[in-house]
Amino acid sequence: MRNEHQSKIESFYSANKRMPSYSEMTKLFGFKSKNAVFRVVEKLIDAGMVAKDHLGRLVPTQAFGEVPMLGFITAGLPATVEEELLERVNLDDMLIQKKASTYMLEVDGDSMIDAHIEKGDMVLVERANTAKDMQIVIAEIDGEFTMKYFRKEGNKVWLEPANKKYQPLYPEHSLNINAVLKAVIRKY
Amino acid sequence: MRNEHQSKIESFYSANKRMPSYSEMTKLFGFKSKNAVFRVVEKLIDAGMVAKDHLGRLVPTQAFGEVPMLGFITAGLPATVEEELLERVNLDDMLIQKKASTYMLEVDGDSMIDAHIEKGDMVLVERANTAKDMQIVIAEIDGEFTMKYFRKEGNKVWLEPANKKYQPLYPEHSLNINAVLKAVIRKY
DNA sequence: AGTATAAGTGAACGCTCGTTCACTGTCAAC
DNA sequence: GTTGACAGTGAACGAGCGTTCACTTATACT
Repeated sequence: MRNEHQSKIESFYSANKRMPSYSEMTKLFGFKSKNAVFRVVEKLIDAGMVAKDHLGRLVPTQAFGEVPMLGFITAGLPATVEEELLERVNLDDMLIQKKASTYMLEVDGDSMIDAHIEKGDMVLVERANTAKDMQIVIAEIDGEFTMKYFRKEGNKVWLEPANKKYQPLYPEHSLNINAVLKAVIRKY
Repeated sequence: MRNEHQSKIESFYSANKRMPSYSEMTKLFGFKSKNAVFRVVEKLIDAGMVAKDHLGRLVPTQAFGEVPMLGFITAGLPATVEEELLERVNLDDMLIQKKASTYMLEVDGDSMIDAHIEKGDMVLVERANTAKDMQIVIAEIDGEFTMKYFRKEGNKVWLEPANKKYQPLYPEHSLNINAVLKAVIRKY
């Protein structure tokens, strides 16, 4: 098998969050000698499936945390999809820029439904105390927290839902931005 | 500083996808002796910010690939959010079960808009050749690819959009499932 | 049968790892 | 001023690392 070894390393990596040593790989692959592993790894390196850093240690490359990005799918009328590998993306790197100030919340309620954010969705937000007009924010208005469009015209600020059922919220005392929306994640 | 060291290790980790060795940390922290690092790491371990595996090597723990999950945000009427740390989630582990058969596509078109999937969204799908009624799938119908609800009643199968503008698609010759939808990701 | 190629074993190498120890400097408490 | 805790230095250790070498076994080609 070509990448049977590769996938064993991958599962070790996602279980242990680090690469296995050569002696660990002897057990992984069922070899009795580190040299056998050494030769296997050499081929994996040639195939670009794994890499080594400046001093001998294995480091994960493409296809470890990364997922292939195959192009576009037309959700309208059917069309031939270009199913060729465009690139690979790491979900973490793609979604998280400032790790220290990023957190997640689960959405309850339906006031952002016209922005296609529904109950049960997970939102990835980044702490901030300012936002631009029309950004979606987590904000504290008169002491209570909510997720809405942030609106700003001149020196007037208010919050606006994405649902005609609800009214815009004008702060009586305070409107403090807590975080701005960076991504929405919905699991099926 | 309490976790100035911690965050230096974190940035090393996200840049190199592995933990630094003690000698690398001397450079990272500006020490001249490995022993100084050793003592710092000891404290980080006590604080639960980092861990060691069965034989001395550092392994990433909480707060490396993980993002804090702070609870619910009400998108309807404002409410006090419980801003306490409920748990930490790793995006990769949360979204990807079978890594080898998972890939991503960018959505074009608006036929799934009533399922709150819009143009520009990224969909994470898992290769499969069967699906249950009402699952969202990537399918090939009469030679062309599209994303729709998969419908099955008795031995009749067809595809259904989530947009009243479009009609259900009944296969003339073939309907092959390519993948089933696992997650939707929208970046802002 | 004979030989070349590939794949695995087992022992050895030097090097870096994590850890330990004895020592030096700094600051605060008494 | 002495003492004690704390933080950093520098040298040393045994262990495990990645790598190399010589040897064996199996498969395939003449």
